[in-house]
Amino acid sequence: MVTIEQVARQAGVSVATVSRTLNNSPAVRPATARQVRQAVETLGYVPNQSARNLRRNESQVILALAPNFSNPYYSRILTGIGDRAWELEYSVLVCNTLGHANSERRFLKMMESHQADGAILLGCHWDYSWLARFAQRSHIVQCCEYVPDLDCPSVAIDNYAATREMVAYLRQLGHSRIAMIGADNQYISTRLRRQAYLDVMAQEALEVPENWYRLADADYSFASGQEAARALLAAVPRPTAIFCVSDILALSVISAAQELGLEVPGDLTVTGFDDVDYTTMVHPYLTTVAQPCHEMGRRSVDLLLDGIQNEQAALSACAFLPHRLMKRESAAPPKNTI
Amino acid sequence: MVTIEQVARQAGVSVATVSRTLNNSPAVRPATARQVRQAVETLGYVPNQSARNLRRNESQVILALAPNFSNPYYSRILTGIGDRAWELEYSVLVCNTLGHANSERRFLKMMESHQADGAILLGCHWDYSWLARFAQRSHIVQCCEYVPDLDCPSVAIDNYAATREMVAYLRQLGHSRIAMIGADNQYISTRLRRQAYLDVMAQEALEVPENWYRLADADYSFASGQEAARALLAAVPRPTAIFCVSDILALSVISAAQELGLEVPGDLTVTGFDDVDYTTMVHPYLTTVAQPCHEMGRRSVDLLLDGIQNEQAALSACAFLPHRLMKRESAAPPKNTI
DNA sequence: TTGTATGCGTTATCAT
DNA sequence: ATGATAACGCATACAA
Repeated sequence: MVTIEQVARQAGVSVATVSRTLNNSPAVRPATARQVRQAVETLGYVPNQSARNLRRNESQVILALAPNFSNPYYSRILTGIGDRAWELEYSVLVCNTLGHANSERRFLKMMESHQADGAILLGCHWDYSWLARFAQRSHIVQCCEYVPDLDCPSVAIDNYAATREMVAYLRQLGHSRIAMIGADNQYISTRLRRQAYLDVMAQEALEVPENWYRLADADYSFASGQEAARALLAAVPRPTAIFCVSDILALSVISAAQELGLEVPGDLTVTGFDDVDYTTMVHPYLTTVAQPCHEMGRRSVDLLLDGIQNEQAALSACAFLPHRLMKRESAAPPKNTI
Repeated sequence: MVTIEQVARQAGVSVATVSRTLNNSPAVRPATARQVRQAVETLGYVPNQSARNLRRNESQVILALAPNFSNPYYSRILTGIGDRAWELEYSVLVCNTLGHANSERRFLKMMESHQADGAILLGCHWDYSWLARFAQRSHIVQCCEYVPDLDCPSVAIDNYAATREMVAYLRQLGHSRIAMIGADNQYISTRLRRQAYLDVMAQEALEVPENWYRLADADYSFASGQEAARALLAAVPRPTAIFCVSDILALSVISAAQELGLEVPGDLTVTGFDDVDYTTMVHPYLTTVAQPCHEMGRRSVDLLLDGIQNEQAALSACAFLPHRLMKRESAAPPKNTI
């Protein structure tokens, strides 16, 4: 292994000068710098990051905690995070938390051992009060989901507004029997979407029978969505539209409906959320809400590094990014507006 | 920040004893160890990994380079890598290479700067001769894809055998007009599948018209698959079965077929590769080859750490993991066996 | 079994 | 503009 000392000897200067050159200090004569770079080149010197990290007390690494890698929604955000980090010369430690809080805590502790300078959390449950402890001494940014009233920046779309738009759109198509499939998790997004749905229904004076709200499991799995859908489609009277909190769930509803001989959107309107790739792979193409995933990832990195680099950065800058209602094939006016 | 020295003072011992205790040295009296742990507890001491890494000349980090995060196939392997690394107390730096060799090289250089102890490469092109240079001085394991004749362990299924099985199965169903959709990339898997297909066709003395081989783009994108499928379905005579090198491509073929009013598998048999989640989300469920992705990820980690920890570990242990032919709905006997 | 002391490769302070 | 040198926090060789 070649060290800074050998480079110094080769270039005929001191280690200090080599260090300064490598860190682009303006206080080094161009001619000297050239000699140093020459020596670096010939020796094939690569600075030891561990040593630099120890000395500078930083790691140039950020954590990205995701509940899983299988949901393309997270994949796209992680891609955005990676892209931006690459540009800013940071490395991203992508961690799979499986949605377990203790797993998240173990990863977050990497900041205390100086293995990471900050963290982006993708799947915070809204009741993670323990997060406050970490947020106080470590640099954290919440993405997609967040804990309300926490002194910690966050990036997300306005889930409440987006859902209102979607339900209003269904209403506008002529639907009055609108059901909903949520998920059995503690995400703030799930809560906000549920509330927005209820508010529009109340405002429109539409009935919301108890059994028109079904829960898929925490990860929005296809199988759990099918189950929820079957229960929903057995209800009397049957809803004419089903608002789902995820695209996978919407696909599972369509699948369940087809098994019952129902056509989408002819007999049933179905809508999703997120606009992942496969919303346009199979007909009917899915009507859904598009989230700027890639941009959300990038923005999270910016917010995080702002906090790391600026002493007095905003403690809790909440960035709401714009969503988009994607009107496609799976939503249409109901056949019989009884 | 609390250091090992403060812990030593608090426990009334030397830093050496604290260090030994923390590293579970048997040479420390249990009673002393208890005192030390007590001090660690009360002070809330967390070892500084940067310092430890510098001293031990390691990082406890491994790289995982993937061409993208959006393909669920890679996601599952990455999950396996993360799981196994977690068990062995290593951190995984997941890197998105976008399939660019220079991006891969930049990430691999992190090993030279001691930011990582080894790397798992998921998307090596078979002509990456430059990889030999890295493989010589760094610890590398190739997963899924690999460069032939490279002194570097690899983990994969037997793509040649798996493809032979699939094509033989189609033959057995009664198909003789079997076409193929490959991909415009330099993966060894793509080559092996192509060769296996050709070998079976030759062996069965079946005709293989030039225009029965179409290429999707490097990432197996849905749109490129549709395009390839449309071209293929316009051929005269039309194939009765299409073997695709990826599940997404198979879905795109089904979509293109349906647009032409063709039913799958009634009018056309379609098969995929990988067995990702959505092969059973929409009917017809896909006949495909299942790969043990999760296990492949885990195995890669084991192989890598073996190389890192054992001086004389096998230089090029090639592990072939078992695949499985998943017979489902998208393949059936041809209607008219002309 | 425990303590002392040295060095890992850098960066940064203080001289010059 | 450059050099000598002291940290950074930890692990370990050697001494006791």
